[in-house]
Amino acid sequence: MPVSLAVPAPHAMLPAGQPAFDSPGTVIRLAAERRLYDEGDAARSFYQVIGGMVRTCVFLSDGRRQIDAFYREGDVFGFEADGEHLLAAEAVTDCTLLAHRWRGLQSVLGGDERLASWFFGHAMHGMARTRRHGLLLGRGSAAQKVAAFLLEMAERGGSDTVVDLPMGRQDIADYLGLTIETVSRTLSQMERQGTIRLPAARKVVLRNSDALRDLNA
Amino acid sequence: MPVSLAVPAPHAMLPAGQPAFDSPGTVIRLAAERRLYDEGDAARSFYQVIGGMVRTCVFLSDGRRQIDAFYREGDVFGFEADGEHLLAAEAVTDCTLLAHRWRGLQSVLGGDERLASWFFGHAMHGMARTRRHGLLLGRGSAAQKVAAFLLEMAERGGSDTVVDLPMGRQDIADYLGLTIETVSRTLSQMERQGTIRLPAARKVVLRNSDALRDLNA
DNA sequence: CGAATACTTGATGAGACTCAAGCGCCGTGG
DNA sequence: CCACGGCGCTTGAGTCTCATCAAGTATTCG
Repeated sequence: MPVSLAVPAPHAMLPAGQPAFDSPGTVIRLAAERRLYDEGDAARSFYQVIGGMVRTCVFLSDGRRQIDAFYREGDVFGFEADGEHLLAAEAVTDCTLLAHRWRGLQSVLGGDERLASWFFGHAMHGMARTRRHGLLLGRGSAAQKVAAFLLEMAERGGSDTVVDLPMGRQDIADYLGLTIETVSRTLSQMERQGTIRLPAARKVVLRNSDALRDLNA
Repeated sequence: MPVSLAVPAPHAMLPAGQPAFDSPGTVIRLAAERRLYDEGDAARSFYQVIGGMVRTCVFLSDGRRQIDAFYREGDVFGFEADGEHLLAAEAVTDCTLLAHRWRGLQSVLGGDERLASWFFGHAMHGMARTRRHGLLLGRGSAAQKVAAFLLEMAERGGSDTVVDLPMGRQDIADYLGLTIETVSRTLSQMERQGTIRLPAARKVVLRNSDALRDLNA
């Protein structure tokens, strides 16, 4: 089953397009691997991705990292109900963001109904996405996880067959709950089986996407 | 890390108490193991648990089942943004529910602001809960999963040390992404180590809850 | 060109799943 | 009251997958 990797773009939530915020927002540039905010930080703003890729993640006591989601152009992330970010946000690549001040739930719900609907839709879809991701994490084999990941990246990318991976193997591993070695081995095995081609480490060509889909039944 | 097993009770979301719905709701009785609604059903209502326990789950193509959450007295479940239930809901035990008609997002957002806030809060907290659960599913060992499960059941139950499990081993396994054998073995091992006692299959006494907490660091 | 970084590949072992018995509790019926 | 089944739970043995440890290769960048 498909795993949605990111909250849908704003226009997916409201046919009429993105609602007008009271301010146009602040443009932020963030270099690759830099942190935008940390787990537990006050949620003063939320963000739209203009370019590049962002990941949200939690850090475990044993030093490992679990990536919750990848966000790319058009995606929105970082608004919280209770004024505190529950996940850290970091730049996967150099990226450009648009920051909007977040005044809390009350201001949104008391104001424009379309704005409220936009936020609510994001919250609900984010929940569905997180649930799918959790399901994949708990139940899938390594091959199933990698296949689902590739299909989702393909779906969100420009081409149906050529997938560009902006993130490294460690990011993929932390997203799927695997090790980099297992990710690498699984990709190599898929190439050996002719399911994919790997012209470069971060470029994948899907030769038989049905085979990938069949893995998750 | 603790795993929240259910959306908080309504009064946890709004200090002023549960908002008044336009209708008092319909009482529903459901026998153990009966299904309330299926995945994909139209989301005509949402529900409050009056007594007993409900589980929400998805069914995988290979016949396995993943339980998303257990809901008990006071919990609310079953409202969706897009008019369709994304998870099936089933009775774990005989239970009594209160059904409220769900007219979709617009009706909520256009009306009482407190009601909208109540729903939004539920959505956000549900997302946080699901995220924690997914994290546990992806990264924990069997012992970590079982320990987190027991601690959460204890926290939501009446006593700090005596935990009643309304659900069977299969339910626990499907919730934690394990097999019943592994759940059983893990519980037995914890008893051998003196961490817990098992006076009956569905009753657990926590003898050293700190040891359980330490497992998840 | 060299060094650092990222990725791949191999060997080994631990942990969980699978298959298969073996309890134990509880309700039913004799 | 006890014998009998049925069902849920536990336990055991073997297997498989993935994590770990350890090199080895490729790519990027100064």
